[in-house]
Amino acid sequence: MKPISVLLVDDHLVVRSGLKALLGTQPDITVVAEAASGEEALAAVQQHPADVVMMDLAMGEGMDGIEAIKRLRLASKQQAVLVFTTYDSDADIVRAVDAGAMGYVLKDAAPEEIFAAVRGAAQGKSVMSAPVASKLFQQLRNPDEVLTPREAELLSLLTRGLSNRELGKRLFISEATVKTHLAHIYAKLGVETRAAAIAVAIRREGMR
Amino acid sequence: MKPISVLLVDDHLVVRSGLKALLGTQPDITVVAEAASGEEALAAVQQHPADVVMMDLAMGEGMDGIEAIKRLRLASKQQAVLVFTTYDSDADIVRAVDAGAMGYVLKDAAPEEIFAAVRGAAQGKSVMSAPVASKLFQQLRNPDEVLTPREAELLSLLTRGLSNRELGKRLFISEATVKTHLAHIYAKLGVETRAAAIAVAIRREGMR
DNA sequence: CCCGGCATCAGCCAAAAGGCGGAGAGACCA
DNA sequence: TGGTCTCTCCGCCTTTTGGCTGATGCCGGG
Repeated sequence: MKPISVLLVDDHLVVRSGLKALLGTQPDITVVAEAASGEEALAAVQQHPADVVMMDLAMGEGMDGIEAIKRLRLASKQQAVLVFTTYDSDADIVRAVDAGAMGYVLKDAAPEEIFAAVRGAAQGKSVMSAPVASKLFQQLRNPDEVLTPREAELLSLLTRGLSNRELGKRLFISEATVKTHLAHIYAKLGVETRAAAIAVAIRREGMR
Repeated sequence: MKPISVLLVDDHLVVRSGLKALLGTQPDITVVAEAASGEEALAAVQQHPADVVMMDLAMGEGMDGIEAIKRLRLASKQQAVLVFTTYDSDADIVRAVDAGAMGYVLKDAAPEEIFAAVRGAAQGKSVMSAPVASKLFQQLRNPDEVLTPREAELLSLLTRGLSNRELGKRLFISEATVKTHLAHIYAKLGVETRAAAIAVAIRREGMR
C-alpha cells in the first residue's frame, strides 16, 4: 500500500512545519509539498498531485482558502481537500462545504483526529470536528435562521457601519425596504438592535 | 555558553510542534517545556524556569495571553515574555507591552526573525515585527487617538451589542456619561455611528 | 392555478442615538 | 498654584432606528 500523499497549504511557516512533524510520525502519510498561499497551492498541485490537500482558510493577502478550494476542484477532481483552520464560523463552514471541501478540522484538534481526517479524506469520506458537525446540524434543524442572499448582502454592508440611508443607496432600494430586511435579519439572528446584529455577524457569521 | 531555554505557550498543538521543530535547528536555543493554556504556563514555569516564554495571546477558554503575561511577571521576573501571535491589533499590542512583554512577533514572520527575537528577549532587548513597531509609532505620533481605560472598557462592552441604557447600568454610570464617552470614542476612532465604531473595534482594535 | 417565499415599498409612532454646549470633582504634574 | 486629563453629569434638540400593519409583483412547486 502506498502512503497517502499530502499537500499543505497555510501562510504560516510554523503551522506547516508543525503539521509536517506531526504527520511525519505516521508511516502511511507523507507530506509531498507545501504552499503558503492559494496561488502557490494551485501551482504545487501540478508538480505534486497529492491525494489530500490540507488547507487553511485565512491566508493574508490574495486568494482566500474558499477560492483556492474552488479552483483546485476545477483544475482536477483527483485530490480531496481538507480544511484545517482555527475558526468554526457558520459562514466559513457552509462556504467551504459548498466549494467542495471533503472535511473540516479545527487546529486545536487532537493529533489522532487530524490523522483520521487525512485518512478519511483520502478514502473519499467526509470527516469533521465535533463543533463543526454540531454547527451544521444546527443549520439543518433551524432553516428559519438561514439568511436569504439579499439579507446576507445587507448584513455584510451593515458590518461596515453604514446607516439605513447609505444601505439603501448602495443597494438601490428604498430605506423602507432596508428596514424590512433588517427586521428579518434581527429575527433570524435573535437580536433587537443593529449593534448586536453587527457583533453577531462578525463573530458568529465570520463576516470580517 | 548555555543554550537559551524556551517555554512554549500556545493552545494549538501544531503551532507548538512547528515552533519546536524550527527552534530545534538552532544550537543555542532549547525548548524545555510546553503549555497549552495560561494556567499550564504558570505551572510549567515553576518546573522549568525558562529564559524566554513564547506566548500566544488568543487561547480559547480560560485565561487569555495578556492575563498570563501579567501573572508570569508577578510570579517571577526571571524570564522574558515574547508574544508570538497571529494578529497585530492596536489594542493587543498596547495591552501586551503594558503587561510586561519583552517582544512581539507575528506568526507569519520569517524564521530568522523569530530566532532573533528569542535571542534578543533572552538578552533583555525588545524585539518586534515591523508591522507591530509601525503600529506603536502610529500611537506615539497620535496620542489623541488613544482610548482612555474607561473608554476602552466601554468600547469593549459596546461590541457586545449593548444599548446606552445597558452600558450605563453595567458600568454604574448615567446614560448621559455613556453618551459623552461614546462621543469621545467616535472622535478617536474616526467614525460617526455606534455601528461603525463596533466594526472598527472588532476589526482594527481586535476586540473579539 | 393557487400558495408561499422573496424582495420591494409606505406610513405612523415610540424609542434610541447623536450633536452641542456647559460644568464640577479628583488626579497629576510642572 | 495653575493647567491638563479623566470621569462624571445635565438639558435641549435633531436624526436615526425599530416595531407594527399592510400591500404589491415575481417566481417556483405542488
